[in-house]
Amino acid sequence: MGDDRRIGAKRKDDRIIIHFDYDCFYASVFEAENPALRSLPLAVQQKQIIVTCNYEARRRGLHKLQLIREARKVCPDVIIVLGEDLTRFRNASKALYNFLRAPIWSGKVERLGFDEVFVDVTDMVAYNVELLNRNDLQHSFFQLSRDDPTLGFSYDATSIAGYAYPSTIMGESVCRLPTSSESPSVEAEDWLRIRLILGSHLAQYLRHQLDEQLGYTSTVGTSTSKLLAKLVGSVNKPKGQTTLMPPYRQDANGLDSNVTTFVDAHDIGRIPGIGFKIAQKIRSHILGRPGEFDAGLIYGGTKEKVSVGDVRNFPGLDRNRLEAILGGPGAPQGIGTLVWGLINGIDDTEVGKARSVPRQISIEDSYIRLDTMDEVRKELALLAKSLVKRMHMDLLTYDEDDEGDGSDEFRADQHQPTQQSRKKWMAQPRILRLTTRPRPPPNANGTRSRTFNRISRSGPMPNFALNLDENADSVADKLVTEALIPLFRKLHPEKSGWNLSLVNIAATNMAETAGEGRDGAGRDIGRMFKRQETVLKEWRVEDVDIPPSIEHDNGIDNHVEDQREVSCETSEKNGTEDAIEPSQESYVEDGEWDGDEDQPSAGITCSVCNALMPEWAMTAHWRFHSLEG
DNA sequence: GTGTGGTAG
DNA sequence: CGTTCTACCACAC
Repeated sequence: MGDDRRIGAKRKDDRIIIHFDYDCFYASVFEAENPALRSLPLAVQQKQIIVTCNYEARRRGLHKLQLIREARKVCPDVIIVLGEDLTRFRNASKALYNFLRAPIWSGKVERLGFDEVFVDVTDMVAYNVELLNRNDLQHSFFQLSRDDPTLGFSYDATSIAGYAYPSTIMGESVCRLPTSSESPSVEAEDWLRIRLILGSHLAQYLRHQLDEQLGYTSTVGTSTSKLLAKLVGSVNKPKGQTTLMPPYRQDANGLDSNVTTFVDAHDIGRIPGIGFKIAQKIRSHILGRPGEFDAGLIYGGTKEKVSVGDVRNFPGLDRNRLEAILGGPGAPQGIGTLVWGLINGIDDTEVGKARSVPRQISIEDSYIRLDTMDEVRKELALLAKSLVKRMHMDLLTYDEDDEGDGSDEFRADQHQPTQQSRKKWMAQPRILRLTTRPRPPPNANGTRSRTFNRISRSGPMPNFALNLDENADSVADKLVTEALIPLFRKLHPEKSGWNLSLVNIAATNMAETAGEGRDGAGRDIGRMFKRQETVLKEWRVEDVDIPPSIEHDNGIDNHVEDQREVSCETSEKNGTEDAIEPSQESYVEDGEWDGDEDQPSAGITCSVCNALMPEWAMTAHWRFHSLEG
């Protein structure tokens, strides 16, 4: 109470949010295409650097954003694949997103970049809390559909799925529903605990579906906001899931909440929403050093660590002080309140509903040297061709005759312009923008050159760019001569003397055409789920006597990033990595489950036919029911 | 409506 | 830190 006053805002903990982060996504896309790569050190290259690599590669000392030369030296037998064309990643990301979206009632499923997804499952959890039998919580059934009570999975509502933060003490789990005999605040925390437990089981179900059906492992967090779900998810990486457990509020005796304890431990710059600039401003205020740069590479000497706790407890610091520190020209208003909220674990931002068309499409390339008009013309032509292609891929819809089968929506490669399908714009970009990043000019004296910045010019998107009867390549060429070159001259009036390190062209200001551009609000969840079922049939495990690939959430052997030596534990065989087919009968050879979860107890009983079976068989089993019934 | 800057992965 | 290739938002003009 007094605490709330100091914070200046209250946290609402009435939602359940799950955050998914696909493990080393780019590498996983290549692995899904070619499963033989799973057991080999694999790195994805863009230009001179490794943008990501799989965990086998990390085990051998590679890491993200490493120079290619360095990577080859550290690990000579690394397999390096080129990942500059993002098409396959974009398609895989969309397919995973659609797969995740199908069973989510609220439609609140938001992609962040290619490899992260937030889902709001508040309503699904609330519905299933009502279904709980308080006399037999251990044998609960989570309904994924309001209409079909057989669609769902069995779970134990007395314990969390995966990891908890803080780590659970054995036997401490709640084995009952709260009663009204408790104080209101205790009761509220107990209900929150139950809802988080259900959330964790739904998270686990979805995570296992992604792995078993599509061959992608992920790292997952469950809490009451996007901020907390995302932060807590990263506690157990990879292939782990973590739930931030109550108490979420400071108790009557002033004991800190788990939220505060958890968030306090993070470096200030690690909080989503607090980027480099804001973090630096806060750091210099806390450290008492006005706005100067960090000491930098003087080794041993960086005491520059400023944690969220340091900031939250700094004398005299509150949201108003923060507003004064962070505000100013260009800064969003209310930034102080916003950041102060984040520091206190408060994030009320909604999980956005799906957007059917992007706000903008941009293509860029970087260059070591680009200083002649001829080269610029050539590069603009390449970029323009890509842009036109992307506009067609992302903004066109194809009205085909066989509208009944919507299963294509779940395929990685959307519709191809087959035969005489009728093409139509879902949205039309109104603005064309050209952006360049000039290389810091060759400064005469010792003064250091200005920081690299992007500059841009924009103009109306020519009508011919949207003409579908014209050949795409010739459209692109016309775009160069009639629109991009003029924009370029506006940006760089001088005939020479410039040297560009980057060129970007973008189609923006999308005008959605009537009837299209649904945000998913018109979706029929039941129908979408049925569709997913249709697609799933292709991956269906034929023989339920063979376990599908089992997830390993062994927190001990997964933290390989910083290890120099490989322990026996680390190198042990892993069912997922051994998989020959990404989504079929891979299984642990000795039949032993080594994860902390998925322990098959004696078995579970089907709520429909009372058949007894191990838990891993249930997915296939209820699907069997849903297809028969 | 146009251009910049900051955020994110 | 920055290396890459994006996407979105908010502000100032």
